[in-house]
Amino acid sequence: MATRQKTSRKAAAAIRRPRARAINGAAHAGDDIGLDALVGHAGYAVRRFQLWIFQDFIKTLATVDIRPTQYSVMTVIGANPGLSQMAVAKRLGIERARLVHLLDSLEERDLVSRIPSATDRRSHALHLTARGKTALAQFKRLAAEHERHVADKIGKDNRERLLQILACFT
Amino acid sequence: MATRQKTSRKAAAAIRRPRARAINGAAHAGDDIGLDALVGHAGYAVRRFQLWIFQDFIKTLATVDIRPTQYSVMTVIGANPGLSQMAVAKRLGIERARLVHLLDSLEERDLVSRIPSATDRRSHALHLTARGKTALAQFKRLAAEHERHVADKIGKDNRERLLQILACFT
DNA sequence: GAAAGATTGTTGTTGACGACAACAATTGAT
DNA sequence: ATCAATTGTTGTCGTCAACAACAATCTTTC
Repeated sequence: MATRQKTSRKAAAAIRRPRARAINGAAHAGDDIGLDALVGHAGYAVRRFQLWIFQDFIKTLATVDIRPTQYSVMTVIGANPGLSQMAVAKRLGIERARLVHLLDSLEERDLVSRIPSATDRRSHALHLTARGKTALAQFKRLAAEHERHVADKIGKDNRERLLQILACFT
Repeated sequence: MATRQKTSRKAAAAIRRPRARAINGAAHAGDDIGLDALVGHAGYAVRRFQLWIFQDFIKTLATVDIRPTQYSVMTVIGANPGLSQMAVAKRLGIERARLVHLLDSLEERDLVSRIPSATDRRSHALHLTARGKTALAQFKRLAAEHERHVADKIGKDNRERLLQILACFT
């Protein structure tokens, strides 16, 4: 049953129907579906949580069209002007190849500028533009609003605890 | 500075070099790069953590070639035989379109089988094969080993707290 | 019981993202 | 002067989420 064409479902149904009832288990009508070992796995919970948190971030900052990764890049550059692309990539744990496209889009929107380094002609010194600085201030306000959504979802003190537990990854 | 060709870096360096020194900030030699507002964002910490945890899961289960999503699908099917693809997708929060390819690969490996539903000829009743059941038992042992890695990384009680905080997402 | 609307599995596309490999330009070490 | 390492860039590959369309089928409604 590797590949299935347009007519495969009908054919399979006709062939295997007689056996189906004996094999099928309970109907599982509603939401009584157990997760078994999955509930004890941190990775599963974290995946679901990250999905929720990123969607809320994107929605909350939809008016300014900024995604989480773009926000992290601008924040780090704003706090450390003159960083090289390599330094930003290493600090944020993203590939330097990926940062190229991120900076391309941010530079097109006049939020970030690549300035040739004075000491190393291979590297670029990254800076926020004037427009980027005022924009980042607004992004931070919206991001703070998103963070309040997180606190509303999991509880204010739970959020604090979470940040403390995961501090070793930042 | 939207597009850059092969020669753009050299040209830009030559043109802008005189201004560079005055504009560049401190050199940021080592690892004293601040994250500014990023440290207060749960999403950033969660993203870094999920990256780490998924990589460890993949590495720990590399010998059996099972990824986190595949493991979650097999676990849910194993605990609830006869589920439809729609039910599995909804329970795990993945798109039913995505589940198609996931099940295709698992079916090719003879771990899962799609059996035509007796009551609804549109849907498939999902079951583990005999081979899939014994394989899942081994996957669970390896996943438990991965979970111990998590506990080693963030602490045993911190892991418990994390699972408790994020329980509302599972 | 026939028409209309909803559901299920499937296919396809799009875009963000991580990983990897190659390359030119440049730097630093020998 | 030469050789290895670094930096930015380009490209490809595979995973993943989101969305749209479609045929087959079920359910509702008249």
